[in-house]
Amino acid sequence: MTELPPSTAPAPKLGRKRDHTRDPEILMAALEVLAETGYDGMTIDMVAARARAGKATLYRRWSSKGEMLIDAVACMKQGDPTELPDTGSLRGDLIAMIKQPSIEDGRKKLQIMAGIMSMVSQAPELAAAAHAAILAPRTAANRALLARAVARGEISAQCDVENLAMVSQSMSTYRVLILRQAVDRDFLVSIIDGVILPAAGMGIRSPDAPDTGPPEGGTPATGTSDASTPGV
Amino acid sequence: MTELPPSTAPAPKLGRKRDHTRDPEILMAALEVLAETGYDGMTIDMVAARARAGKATLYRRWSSKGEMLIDAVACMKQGDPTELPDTGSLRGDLIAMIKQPSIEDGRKKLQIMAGIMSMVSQAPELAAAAHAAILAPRTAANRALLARAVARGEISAQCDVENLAMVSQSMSTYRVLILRQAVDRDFLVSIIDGVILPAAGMGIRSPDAPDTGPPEGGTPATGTSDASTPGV
DNA sequence: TGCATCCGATACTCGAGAGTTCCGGATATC
DNA sequence: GATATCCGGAACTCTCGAGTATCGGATGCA
Repeated sequence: MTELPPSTAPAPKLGRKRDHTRDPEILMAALEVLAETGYDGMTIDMVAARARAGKATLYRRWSSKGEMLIDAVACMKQGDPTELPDTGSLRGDLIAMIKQPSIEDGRKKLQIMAGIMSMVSQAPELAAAAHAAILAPRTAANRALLARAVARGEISAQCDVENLAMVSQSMSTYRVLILRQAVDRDFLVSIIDGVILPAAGMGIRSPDAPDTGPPEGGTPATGTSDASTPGV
Repeated sequence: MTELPPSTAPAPKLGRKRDHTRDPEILMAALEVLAETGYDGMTIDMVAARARAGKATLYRRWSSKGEMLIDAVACMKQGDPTELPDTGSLRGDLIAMIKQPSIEDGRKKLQIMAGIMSMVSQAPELAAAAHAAILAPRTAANRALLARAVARGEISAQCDVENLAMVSQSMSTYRVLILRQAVDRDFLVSIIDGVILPAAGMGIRSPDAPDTGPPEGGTPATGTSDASTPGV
């Protein structure tokens, strides 16, 4: 990282090489500790112990705790293909998005977000990196889905796409971070059917109205038939 | 410390009395420092300096930093009458709610919330107290407003009142804490007109309606609850 | 008037965590 | 095989902040 060879003496490159295959393991350990204890609660020793590495090994690769965390958050971004579903209907697309990165994974990401948010005032660039890696891709996907629905005439062009694209992320984040409640599939479906779709002008899904036909063969009422009731 | 008056001698009550009129000043200073630096960034010395008090004075009143903050957050609750507006229409009510505790005040409260959220894993009761004092009253007010609109038939009884009541809080919190953008009147109006009202089945405010047009917030008017303070 | 307590201010102790250094051992280059 | 660097591990220094103790001065109560 901080090697700046002065052009004449590039780098001796002697001795044992650094094993960069360990980097991801260390960063993953850092993310786990961050999610469990928060930024202020986590210590370098915790990360080193979790990664079964020496503290010196960590400091050979990153100059400080903050640098390491920025790398950790950034590396979380890849492995997130964010391929858009295309079921033909807006509701089908939104539902399909729910478990693309599995609920549990999303929960952990929000925990990480909570851990980072604490030091937002001390290191804004870290918060920005976290947002870009965790939340922004989902919002962008929702925006694309909504735009596609507008394009095919499923919803009105008057829709406030920009705000609607953030509804799901906002309310999930609020639920986890503030309310300390779990974000499960039922909750996400209730957001889609109770807020996003009605706000897009698709009406409220009432039990007696078959409306736009059953969305694919998924049998919407399966699983928790009780929780799917739109009732108050 | 270990004073155990043998039931016959409850409290001598000698000497100078503690000046409890200083408590609010100290707690206010604590909230300011918390909002500015976050929980981990704030120190007892900062609070004492801000309040022009000695550190010993603080420890005579609260046994620890956490105790003091719990009191500070709790004391923030009062002075918040939360009187519901009643303009006759749901939109009028929601708009009237916007500047009840002035935008600037709301921003500071969200800063405080952000500061507290960091130590949510270490002291969940503090986070709960903060939620109860800051966000819950607003959500409850929105819920009441929506229920009233349902009662008078303005919106459908099928509405997902529970989720809709949290839309504004969720998206404002997300905007401040994650997006690091200001929550101004225009944003709140766009949430009301672009998400909440359409989701309640009141339709999207289309440009042919005489009410909308330019996206500037100065338009709605309707007499009583008009913005007397254009700034902020 | 005298005492006990409060006040603000300062100096102190103590623990925790960031970052550094050293160790014995492993490994790749020369 | 010599050497320079890596590794995990542990001990170390250094800083910072929570909490305590003490001081001179102010104040209420007997």
